[in-house]
Amino acid sequence: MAGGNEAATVLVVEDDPNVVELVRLYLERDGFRVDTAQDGRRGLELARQSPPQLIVLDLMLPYLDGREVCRQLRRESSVPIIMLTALADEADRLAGLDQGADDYVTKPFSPRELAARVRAVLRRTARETEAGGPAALEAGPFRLDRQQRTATAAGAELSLTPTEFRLLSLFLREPGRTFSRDELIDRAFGYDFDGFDRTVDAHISSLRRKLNAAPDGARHIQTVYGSGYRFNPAP
Amino acid sequence: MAGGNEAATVLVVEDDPNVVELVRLYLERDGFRVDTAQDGRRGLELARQSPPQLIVLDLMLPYLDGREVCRQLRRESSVPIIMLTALADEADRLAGLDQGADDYVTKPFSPRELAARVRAVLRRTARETEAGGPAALEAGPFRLDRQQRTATAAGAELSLTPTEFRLLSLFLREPGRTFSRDELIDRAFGYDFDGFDRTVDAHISSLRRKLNAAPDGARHIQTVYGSGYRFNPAP
DNA sequence: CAGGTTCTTCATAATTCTTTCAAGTTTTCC
DNA sequence: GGAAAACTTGAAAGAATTATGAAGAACCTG
Repeated sequence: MAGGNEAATVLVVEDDPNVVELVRLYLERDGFRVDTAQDGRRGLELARQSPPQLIVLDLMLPYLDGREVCRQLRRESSVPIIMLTALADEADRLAGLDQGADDYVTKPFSPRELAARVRAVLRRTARETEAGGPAALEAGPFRLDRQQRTATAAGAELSLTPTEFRLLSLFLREPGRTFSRDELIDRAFGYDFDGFDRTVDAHISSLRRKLNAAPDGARHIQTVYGSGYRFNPAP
Repeated sequence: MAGGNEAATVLVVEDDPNVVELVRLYLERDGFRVDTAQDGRRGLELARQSPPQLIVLDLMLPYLDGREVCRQLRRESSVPIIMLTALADEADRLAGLDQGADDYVTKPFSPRELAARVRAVLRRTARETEAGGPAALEAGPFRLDRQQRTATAAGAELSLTPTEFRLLSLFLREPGRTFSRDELIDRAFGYDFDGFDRTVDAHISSLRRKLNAAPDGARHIQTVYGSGYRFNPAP
């Protein structure tokens, strides 16, 4: 619960400019930085490029439905999402939460209420993040910041694909532990991965190439014949 | 490992025939055998008579609530359960998991997603089941962690092959006990091993070489002439 | 839609492990 | 002591597992 010394960024994805401005007004007055996007596609882009601490997401959006945006985001991150919609319909509500939204506000809403919910959700997730895996990991020469999605080896930046990043993240969380391929699949490739074992090898192979090329990065990922792979901080 | 060796049976307990058929379609296409029950009582019966590898369980059921079914099942077995429900409420979700469900899918759900979760849960539970007994063993200077798949002698890491690892694991579980070759074959080689006794000797030999080379590791594995081998924590 | 990146799969090569064999060595027991 | 039975271990064939480059599919981005 460290005080919010840094200005948290909230991304507002909403097509009605009036609503956007109203929301911006209140959130900024609360000390948040506010990014905006007018449609689902752009929202998704922005969320990927400069990950906000929270997203306010309209359900009805041009190009890409809010529900779909939510679903996609959930695949790649656990950023908190508050859904915004004119439909107070139960079905919509369910659909929204089902897709993984953290909270839900119906239009017309009072901007003060929305601001309050944003604060509430951030408080909640701040707690959970602290309890769950830490945002920053370190082992051997590697450092990895899951918040910023950056990884470095002895200070030098590593350019990793999303899967490689998740793999390294797993390894750093439990150095020395051997992970079976099944386990890696479950925890680094989405639960809906339906492919086969050798795919893991391919990703490990390219992750290795990148690590080996990095300063002090050589031979950290070891093969455990018949079992899987493990990360060794000091090979 | 993820290879579909045996057709696993999934029991679907759900009162809506449409949902049942949809689920059956997808699961069968994934190579599962599917049993079904329309109400909680029947579901419980079926689960007892012909235990499935996994149960998909609706929360709202005639006669016997899904929650109750889950609780009862948990008393008598650890079969994986995926809960299915219209209520996306956080409290309900927690209650479901609390009752011992392994995963949770809210309606309306995509059948593909359900199938994916079934696969994921089965992968996960297969992993956990596969090794009985405690995860970490210790005797004499040796320590062996089956979870991490690491073995050490007086702190120094041992690099063991899968068979050697299983052998040492066996020995450490019952120090001082003499194992016959037949027993070692049954428990450390596949049950379908049909080779001959000298093979055991060869593995013991190379395991010995590694242990003897380790600090404080010498002469722990002793030959019991005419009977087999035994592990002596303090030779 | 084009251009780029990432993911998955496949084929082949390389590596590691298991089993067998055979030539010694040790143990048992008369 | 000597013979038979049991064990040890290095070497080699054979099996299994892993490494990796390349091709194409899928996906993202502008």
